[in-house]
Amino acid sequence: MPPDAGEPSIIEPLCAVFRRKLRAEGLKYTPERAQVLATVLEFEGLFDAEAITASVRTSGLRVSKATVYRTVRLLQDAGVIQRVMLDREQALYQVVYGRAPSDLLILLDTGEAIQISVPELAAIRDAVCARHGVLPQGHRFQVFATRNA
Amino acid sequence: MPPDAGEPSIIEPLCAVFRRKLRAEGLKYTPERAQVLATVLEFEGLFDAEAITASVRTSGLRVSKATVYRTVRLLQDAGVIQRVMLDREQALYQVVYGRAPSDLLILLDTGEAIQISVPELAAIRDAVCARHGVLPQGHRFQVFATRNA
DNA sequence: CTTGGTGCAAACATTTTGCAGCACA
DNA sequence: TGTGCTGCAAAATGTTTGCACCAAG
Repeated sequence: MPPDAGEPSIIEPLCAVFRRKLRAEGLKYTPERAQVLATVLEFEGLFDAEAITASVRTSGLRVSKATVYRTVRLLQDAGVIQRVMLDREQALYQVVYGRAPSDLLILLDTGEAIQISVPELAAIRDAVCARHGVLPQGHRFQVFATRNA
Repeated sequence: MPPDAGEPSIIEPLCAVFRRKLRAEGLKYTPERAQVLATVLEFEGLFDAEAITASVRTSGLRVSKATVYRTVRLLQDAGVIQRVMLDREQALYQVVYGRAPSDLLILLDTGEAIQISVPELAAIRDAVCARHGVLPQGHRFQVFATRNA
């Protein structure tokens, strides 16, 4: 979650990150890609490809789903968003700006997914890797719960 | 594959669990279902629908993938196996007999997934749920790592 | 015997890819 | 001005479903 109430300003640094990545790969920064990035940054939690497409189109620009999927992959490569597979077979994504915790509390009755922060997990993850002699690259923690029973 | 030190006997209690579940729902215990169950119990880690189909067919019985998918759903409902979505879009499953820890160490370079046990997570999960006023139903912890860099 | 089960193939949903023209660097 | 980008539609996956026949209870 970005700090201040001036939400639009998150866009700038990430835009820079994305453009740098594109340039490094000899790729282009097109209006479609810019709009997908801007759109994606407005989502609070998890979102899927269709949500991106719909939201981008709301802003006047017409993008094809092909372009959305292609851009989503670029955004993943650039480290801007992360893919999260829940139990549906549809891919969901979340922005991983800065060092956002990718831990989730998933409410089984509503399907709602709340982003949570569990700092201890980093240490646990590192300990697990040390024990197995491998290098930690990341982790994912999902808690499943219900409101009622 | 089960070590011969008495492992094959896991089948019996689980078979009982499954049959009970089926009977409770007015469903039938067919050879196909029995063989899918038996096959699934021989996998050590994660497996997908295709692996089940192939393995069942090796044992002489010819099952369609439709039946495999239908049985897999039943096994999930019965609490015998659990679906695990990793980053591929194919569903993977694992047996959750007894109280197997569903925590995983995933090696990014090989794609290998090692089952690990992190007992502290249960407490962390419960604390998270308590803080959000919801009832814990389960959790999932995935550590991503590499062997090299 | 009755009800549910099976295989097959077609249907589905999501994501990927080939192609012809368009636009950014 | 050239390479990469776009939209479209077709292909590729992985999973589900409709149907006619078969078998468990």
